[in-house]
Amino acid sequence: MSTKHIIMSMLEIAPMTGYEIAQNLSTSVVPFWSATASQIYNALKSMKENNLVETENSIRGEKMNVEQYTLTDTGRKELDDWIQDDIQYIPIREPFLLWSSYMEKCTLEQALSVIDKHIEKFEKRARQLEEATYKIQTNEYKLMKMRSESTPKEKFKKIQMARAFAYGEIAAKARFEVEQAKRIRQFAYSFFSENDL
Amino acid sequence: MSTKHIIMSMLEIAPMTGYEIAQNLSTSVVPFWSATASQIYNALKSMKENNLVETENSIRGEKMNVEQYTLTDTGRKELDDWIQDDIQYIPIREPFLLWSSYMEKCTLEQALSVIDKHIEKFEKRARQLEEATYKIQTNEYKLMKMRSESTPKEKFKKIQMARAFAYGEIAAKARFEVEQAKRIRQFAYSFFSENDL
DNA sequence: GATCGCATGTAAATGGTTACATGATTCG
DNA sequence: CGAATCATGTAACCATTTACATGCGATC
Repeated sequence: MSTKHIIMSMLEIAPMTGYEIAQNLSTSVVPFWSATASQIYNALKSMKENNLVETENSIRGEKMNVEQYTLTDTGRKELDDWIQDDIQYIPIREPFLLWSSYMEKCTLEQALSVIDKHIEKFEKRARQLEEATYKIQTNEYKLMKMRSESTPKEKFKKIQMARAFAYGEIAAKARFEVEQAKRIRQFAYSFFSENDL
Repeated sequence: MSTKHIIMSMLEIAPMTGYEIAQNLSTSVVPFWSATASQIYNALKSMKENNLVETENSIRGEKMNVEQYTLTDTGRKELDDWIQDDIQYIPIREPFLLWSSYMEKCTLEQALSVIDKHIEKFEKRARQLEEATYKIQTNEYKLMKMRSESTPKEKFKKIQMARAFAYGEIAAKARFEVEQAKRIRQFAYSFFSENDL
């Protein structure tokens, strides 16, 4: 399970609250793994029990309680070990291609509606990721800027290289998804025009 | 959740036992959704409670009990409705690219080991899918042959077209994964040679 | 003072994995 | 007769989703 590890990788950058982790995972583009807020709070709870993170309570404003989470040495080690382990692949789940393989069950209009929503979704994702890749390279990206403050210059450069490359590749994957959906769109036209109309 | 729907789509072809469904999902290439045997038996149980499938008990050999599952009309309708619904996307999970973005945490040797395993895995998948695509077109593919026996000729041709196209596209996706991993392999070399050696 | 965003959680239900358990049939 | 494969399931656990619940802080 990588939800814990992606949380650890956030806390490696800087101590954060659960809310900030959730924000960085949803609104900023951290595009390799998603998690909901309640999932994060639950994970943090169990990580605290396993001594992977520590909390520090502080007050924001008058009386608003804020829990700040810090990665422990155990947590840091766990994170390093995880990178050196074999990758745990997840079960194959291709909802869009699964749908497309049953195209004979719907009409052209229904098909185009589904396909166009798909294109829009991944077009947007691709654009965001391409922008994020650029921002990492030019050091405008929020999380990378935070990291640059807590990391020696030489090491930071390496991290920046690795991240920028990975973001470029995940952007390429989103692009592929868009191109694929466009091919499927073309196919739908020929599929429904043959002897149906 | 699509696990139930992929089971229904199997039963649409022909009545089957839980074991046969599991086999068709794992050994034959049904590459859009995966499920374990126990997941399938559990799903079938709840589908029976919801009247989506019916069972018929029979004896194989001397005393071996076999449960054969058949899709009910309710189940058939549920399957058709599902295709016409919006796609339920699953959470983003990119374990390989996630790993690659933390490349600075390992050595070149470790990186190559992970990358080469990835390439092998998806190379194999791509080859299988390319072969399956061909077999669907030439009507050598087991599940399609079964279907051709229970479906009117015109309708079968349409189904064959849709499946062959979708299989071709999922093969293309596996190919993309291989090409991407090769780029990451290249990157790893340059990443670790720069001022490290 | 109302609304929106910050902040933290719990509870119930569902979905999925891993391990266990059992027994029959087929084929070499 | 032993091994592989056919066949069906349960139990415990873990992961995830959805819905609920609460209250502070900033700003208009």
